[in-house]
Amino acid sequence: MPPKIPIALTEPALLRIQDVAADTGLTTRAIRYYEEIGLLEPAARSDGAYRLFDGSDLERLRFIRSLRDDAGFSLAQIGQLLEDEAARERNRLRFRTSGDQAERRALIGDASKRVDRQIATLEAKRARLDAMIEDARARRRHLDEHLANLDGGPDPHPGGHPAPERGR
Amino acid sequence: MPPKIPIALTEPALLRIQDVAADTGLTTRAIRYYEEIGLLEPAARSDGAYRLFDGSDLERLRFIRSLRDDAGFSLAQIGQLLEDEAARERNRLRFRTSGDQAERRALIGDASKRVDRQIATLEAKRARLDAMIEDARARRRHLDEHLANLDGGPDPHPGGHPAPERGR
DNA sequence: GCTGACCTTCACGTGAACGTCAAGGTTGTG
DNA sequence: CACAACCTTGACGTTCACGTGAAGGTCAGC
Repeated sequence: MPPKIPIALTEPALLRIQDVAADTGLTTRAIRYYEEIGLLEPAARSDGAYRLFDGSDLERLRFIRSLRDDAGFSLAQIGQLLEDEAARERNRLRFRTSGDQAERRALIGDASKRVDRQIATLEAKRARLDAMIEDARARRRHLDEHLANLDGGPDPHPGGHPAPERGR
Repeated sequence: MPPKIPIALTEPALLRIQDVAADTGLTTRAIRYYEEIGLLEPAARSDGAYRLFDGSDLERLRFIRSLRDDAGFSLAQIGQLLEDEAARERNRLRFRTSGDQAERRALIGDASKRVDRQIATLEAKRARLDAMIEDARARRRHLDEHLANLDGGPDPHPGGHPAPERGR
């Protein structure tokens, strides 16, 4: 293998808003709106004030979309989950410029805590979903019991609930 | 045990909208709105046109609230999930009046299919949520690796999170 | 340096999901 | 039957999450 060019020199390949929209499945308007309400800050602006997005912006936008579409969070809730845009940005900067190992560890620890909170939030939602699924399964079992009842006892008296319903 | 009064004679105890609101955690306005957009039909009306709700209405409203708050569905999606209010009502009626076992079985079968579809929808959402959780866990692992890297390197300076935390 | 495709910032419009009066009818209790 | 507390149907207001122009600046290719 020939020696790689140092990472610091590979241009980050910044994207303009339309490409980002295509990549993330969001509309340009939505992306601008998310910036408006503080969900993200584009990595840079061109001389002509064009928004320029980098890889981490794409990640973040995809995450936002997931939270919105898959998890069904409101943008306000998503804002809570990502809450710390400013702090994150500050930290990334400090991380890059800091040679202090302890500080680097602390910054990563902060990031970990944020991710842990996100995981906890997501798992709470999953738990509620699971409870709903269990409820639905219970309804399903109830219907099956009714069916079994029909098959089992020929009830000459059709009125309301024919099932005595023993605890299984 | 003294013989119970037949269930058919126990008055269903219909509730007015405010009590329903208190019981379900919804507002009266929301409940009326749900009726407006066809998510439910109150069991009855009083002589003076007061809405009167029975137990199954409560169940349904609680289910709607769960779908909205816990699962994060839009009312339109919820409408799809419950879609068949009219059919359901028709079926319940036919069920009560039908002595035909085969027909009763068919009606219950329909209900089962609906519940199965609900379960499938919920599980799909759960799967997407799980994927997101896994993503978050991956991010978390990534951060831990960074930490481990720092620890591995020459570092006489403890700080932040000292625990590598093996998966238990 | 011109053109067309892309971008910018306002700014108003829209559908969903209700909130909030207003004007009047209903119900239960004294 | 009087009266407060509840209910009804409009109908307009509000917040969220964008959509949709309008008016103008920017960028890449010729």
